[in-house]
Amino acid sequence: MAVAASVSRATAARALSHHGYVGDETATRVQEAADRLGYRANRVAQALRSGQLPIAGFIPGDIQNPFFAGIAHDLEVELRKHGHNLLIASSGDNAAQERELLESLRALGLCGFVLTPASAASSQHIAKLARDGVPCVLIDRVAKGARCDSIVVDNVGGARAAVDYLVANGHRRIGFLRDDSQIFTAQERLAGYLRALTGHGIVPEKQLIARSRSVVEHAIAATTRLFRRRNKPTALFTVDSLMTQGALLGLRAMGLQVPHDVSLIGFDDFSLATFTDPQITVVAQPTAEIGALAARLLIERLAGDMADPQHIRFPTQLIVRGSVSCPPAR
Amino acid sequence: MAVAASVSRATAARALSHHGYVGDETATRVQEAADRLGYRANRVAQALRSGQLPIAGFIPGDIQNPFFAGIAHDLEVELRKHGHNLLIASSGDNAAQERELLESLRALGLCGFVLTPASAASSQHIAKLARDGVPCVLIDRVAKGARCDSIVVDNVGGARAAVDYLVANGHRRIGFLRDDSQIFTAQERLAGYLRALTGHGIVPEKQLIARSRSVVEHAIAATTRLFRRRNKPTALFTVDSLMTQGALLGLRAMGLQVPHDVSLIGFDDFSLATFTDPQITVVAQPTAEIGALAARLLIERLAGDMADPQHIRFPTQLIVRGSVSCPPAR
DNA sequence: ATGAAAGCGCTAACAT
DNA sequence: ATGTTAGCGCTTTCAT
Repeated sequence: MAVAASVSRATAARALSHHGYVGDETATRVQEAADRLGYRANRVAQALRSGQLPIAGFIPGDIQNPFFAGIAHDLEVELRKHGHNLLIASSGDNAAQERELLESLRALGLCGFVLTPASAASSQHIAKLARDGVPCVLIDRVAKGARCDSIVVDNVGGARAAVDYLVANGHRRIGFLRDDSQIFTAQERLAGYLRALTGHGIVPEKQLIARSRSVVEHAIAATTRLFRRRNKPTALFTVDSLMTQGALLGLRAMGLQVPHDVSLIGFDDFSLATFTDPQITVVAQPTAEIGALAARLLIERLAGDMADPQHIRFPTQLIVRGSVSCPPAR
Repeated sequence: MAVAASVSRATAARALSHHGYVGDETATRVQEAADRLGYRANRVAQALRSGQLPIAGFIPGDIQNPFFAGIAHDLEVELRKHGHNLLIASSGDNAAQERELLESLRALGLCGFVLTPASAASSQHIAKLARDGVPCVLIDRVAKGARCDSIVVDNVGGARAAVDYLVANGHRRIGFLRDDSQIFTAQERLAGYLRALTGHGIVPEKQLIARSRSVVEHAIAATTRLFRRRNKPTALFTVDSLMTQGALLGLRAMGLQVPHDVSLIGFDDFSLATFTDPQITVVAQPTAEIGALAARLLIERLAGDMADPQHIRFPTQLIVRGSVSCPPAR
């Protein structure tokens, strides 16, 4: 390539990267030669020199969850504008796998990460990442002790709003369907649920809280368990859209009608919610903003921004549809 | 690292990669030193030497489409077993963007690709990829002239089965909602639709075929246009799940009931289909097999398999639920 | 304004 | 069985 333009490799590199002094005429000559030959700098070689591949890593719990798929898309679009690509590796909400993934991807020289920590507690690996100066933004969940940017939503407030609304409709036995993991959001949402109940003078009951993996099939089983008991809840609050789906299916299988027999509110809006009859009342998150903002934060860090980590918390919004009514008379 | 084990860098490399002769004792010494120091080989440097990053590229139309998100997940799992990672870049079903993406990712040294060609016709870039010996498997759609493996489903047969079923239920004015692009699947599904109609002695009408981008909002508009005409169809066949969603929403907005006013069948099963009332009859694809198989084919190619390209076509299956009934009396 | 040379971290060929 | 050396393709001093 350099020889085609009859200049040294050094000059060619300067011309193409617009760095340092290059004569105008030389610059155009190099440019033309490059175009003619369809030359593209080997990014791996560049990465070896610079220590950084132009690839960011996204480590969500599960790319099949539409919430994460949407964010992945937005990240990708935004990063691409700045010449970066996106590598996606799902952790399955498993902290050990997350750590392993992170380690192997660091050896790959990725320039930064966007991740959804699988566990609020065991997050030394993330703290270390940040300590080593690898740009890293946490979304949806935070990790204790990691000095990095984070973007979350008001989980406590969202859960409270849901429970308040159920109580206002006369419910006092409100079930809570949460996922089984150490996930930060589930903990916060549980806190909001408990606080709201207490605020209304209702004593939380352990038997009304069901756990399952965040997988539709498991959520169905958990729902069934919850509603098989004699003193069943009159309403149910689910912590994410996969669990909401499971609950819907579980209730249907038991012949329980929403909202006639059971009222339902889910955390996280999802397309399915408006296709059911009745439509599902949900606590919505600003999904469209999270991915783009995360990308922007990451890009600023990549550009060398060393300011203190930013911790952003978006509000949530209760979207009232038709899945809540007054509890059935006894 | 090498010095910590007091061996040469070469020996260390041999010990860790289990290549060439290394004394047993030396091997363990190196291994220990590596563990102790938390040493991980720089994969970028390895890539520079070998010319290949251990990363495969997945270029779907849109990662937000659950069909592709599911495949992405399966690809990832399968590739990880063999030490490879997955980079995802959506083409937006735009052939130009796909070409650009492919070019920039090749410069990145990705070891292979799984892609869903945006256009059946303009696929020189894919043909070139294959010619240059880059392993590449096409899924969901094929690309003319590209010598690479492909995995598709029986689109013609699936569309026929849907139309046959509608005709068997007494429909003769059957609308077709397709996407606007050059996508191979839409063309095949259209062919199946037309052939089935002709087979039943029904003359296809151009006015019954609506086009829109494969985006819910656009599909709503297209549906509305189709059903505003005086002589509206009594049934509708949609070409993918996003269009099916759009159709559902469009019909609902017009106050048309499924299946009372309009019967509906969609291509591609999706979770929403069982949550609507009535549930939607669909042509299902073996989604769980496609990703895993694609990964396996890619891995074989990476291992040096030079055999002729394999072209695999999976059958589809009509899943009858409740969205089809006899056409309303005139 | 341009060229020469060194080196990023690794491994395969060759030498011992 | 192990060490030495060269070179993957690039960029960036440093010299001219």
